[in-house]
Amino acid sequence: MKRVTLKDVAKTCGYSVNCVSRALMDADDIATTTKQRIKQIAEEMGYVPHMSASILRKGNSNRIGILCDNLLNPFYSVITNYMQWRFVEKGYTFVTFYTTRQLFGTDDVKQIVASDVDGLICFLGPDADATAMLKKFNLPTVILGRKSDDFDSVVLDNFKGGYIITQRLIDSGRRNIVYIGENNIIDCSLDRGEGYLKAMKENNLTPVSFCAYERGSYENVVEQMVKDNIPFDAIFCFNDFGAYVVMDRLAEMGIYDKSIAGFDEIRKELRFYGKVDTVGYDKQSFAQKAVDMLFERIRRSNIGQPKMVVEDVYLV
Amino acid sequence: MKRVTLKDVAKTCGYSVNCVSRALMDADDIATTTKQRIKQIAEEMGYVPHMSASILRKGNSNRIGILCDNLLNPFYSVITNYMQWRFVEKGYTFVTFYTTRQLFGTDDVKQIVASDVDGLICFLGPDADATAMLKKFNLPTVILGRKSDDFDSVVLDNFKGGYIITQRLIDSGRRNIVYIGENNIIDCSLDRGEGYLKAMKENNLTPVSFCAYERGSYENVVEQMVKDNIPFDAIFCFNDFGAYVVMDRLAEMGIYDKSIAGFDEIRKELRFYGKVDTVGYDKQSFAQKAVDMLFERIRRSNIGQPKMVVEDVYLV
DNA sequence: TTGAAAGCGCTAACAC
DNA sequence: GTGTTAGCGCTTTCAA
Repeated sequence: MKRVTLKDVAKTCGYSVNCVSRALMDADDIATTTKQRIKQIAEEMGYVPHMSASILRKGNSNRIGILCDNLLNPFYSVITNYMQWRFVEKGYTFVTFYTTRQLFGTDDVKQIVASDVDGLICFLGPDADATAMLKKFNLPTVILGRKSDDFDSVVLDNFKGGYIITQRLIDSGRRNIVYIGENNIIDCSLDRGEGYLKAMKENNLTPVSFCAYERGSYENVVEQMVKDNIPFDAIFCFNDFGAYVVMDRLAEMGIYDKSIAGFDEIRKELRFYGKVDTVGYDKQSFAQKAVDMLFERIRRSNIGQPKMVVEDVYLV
Repeated sequence: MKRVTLKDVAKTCGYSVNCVSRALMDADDIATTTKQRIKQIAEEMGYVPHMSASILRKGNSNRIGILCDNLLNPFYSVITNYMQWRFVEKGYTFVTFYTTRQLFGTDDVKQIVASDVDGLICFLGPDADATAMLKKFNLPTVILGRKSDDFDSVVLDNFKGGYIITQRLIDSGRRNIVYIGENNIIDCSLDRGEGYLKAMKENNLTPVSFCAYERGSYENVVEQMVKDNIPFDAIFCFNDFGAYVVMDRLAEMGIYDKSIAGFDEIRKELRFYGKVDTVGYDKQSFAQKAVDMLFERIRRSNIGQPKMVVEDVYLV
């Protein structure tokens, strides 16, 4: 892995290292002809800049970290993909980090900070220590999809989403509607459950909720429900992935007469077989808001309190 | 974004920068008590190493690049996820790069090289210029899932896969079987088609093939087939994603009596609704072989010709 | 067992 | 317009 450096280019074209550097950066105080010559020679020699050296010297990397808790969740790929467009526009790159926790910790923060990112977008929230550490480093951070008191965040109107999808199930004649949440920690799962609860109560129906994380998986919940003879004619799941799993497991058991609902309208980006009722939102806008908030923080890092913006949701 | 450096730590604990560096690296020529003290102080001060500085000095990054052509394809996430375990074991991290081309080019290579990766794993092949450039840089490279004359590669037995899945469809009584390939460039799509062809010919059946890329999408192909009254009772698609799209589109048109087959057994890692006949393989082993080949190249970069290893496939 | 000094490749400040 | 110099934070000699 041998690489050409500015020094090498400088030597062969007879200019100083500095001059070559400035020429390749298109500085205005270098003669146009010189620039052209230097650029051509650099190209011919196969010069590629050492980012690490540049980062070290400049003190910033034009690189954003994205932290998620599951590389396999296509939801993250979808949102990341929307964010990516915006990053490219602004001349940034991104690196994906991955943690196995429910809330990320100081070791995650250390790894991210060590990588010299200029900012961080998180699909999950920090624990107390990580929060303190991030604040100490003053690393521009945006939490995506989770409420936060400590950092900027972009969230969905989860309560509304839970409410309207439940209302739809009720309107279509369902009465025994079960909510399967993701876990009992993250606010988005709880809020969707609250919306569900409100709709059920307003219609004098008895709410029944389960938690996929507690029971191990959506499959387990469904199996247990059937085993325990819990009456249900519809299931509202935390998200579409849960909904598809539930629908699939029910099909395996020969049960086809239930309404299944989810959240995220994931079929808009990833086409699967089968349809579920779902709650949608403008993912492009959702992603863009997060990126723009982050860039605002990067631009002026010492400004004000954390902001929270809400992306609207609608029935699909 | 203010950070603590070795110098800062050195100052507060009274040792030299060098000594602190070595202590934090657990060098054996530093007194155990000194190490403990230094480590504790570094921790208290919130020291996090600057990777860029370390990379610049050491000349290597313990970082692998992964290049794909579509952030949304969950297949890449699945394989990346398997590779990730191995990377962690070996003390490496990875960065994902993304190109919009069918074959990656020199600009992709430049971006990757600039990022100081120690090696590269590609889900797609290089064009001629990129091949030359990679060779010039002598960057350890493994191509995953595509044949290569120029670099190490790990491929599936695509011919066999196409053959056995077609044979299964025939055995189950299907006669008018259509193959929908991804495109006419990549060898894996062509090889699966060859396997399909062989099975059809052996059974004196008439092969009919389409290309999703040419027609824009799998959906388009299906629509066209129906519109043109092309007789078919089964469709073998390049992969499971194609198969699910086809099944879904057919369902939308009220057609449920066709056999749909794919490739990759993607339901093993990502559970969707609905089942398709498919060709499986040990993805863990597939991913691991690629990573291990890459590490072998990194360890001894000047050894021999490119190797190609084949991962076996089986019916699911 | 520890410290001093050099230098990785780059860019910013300043001199010419 | 171009060159000189310094230094980002780290690790690797080499010396003490």
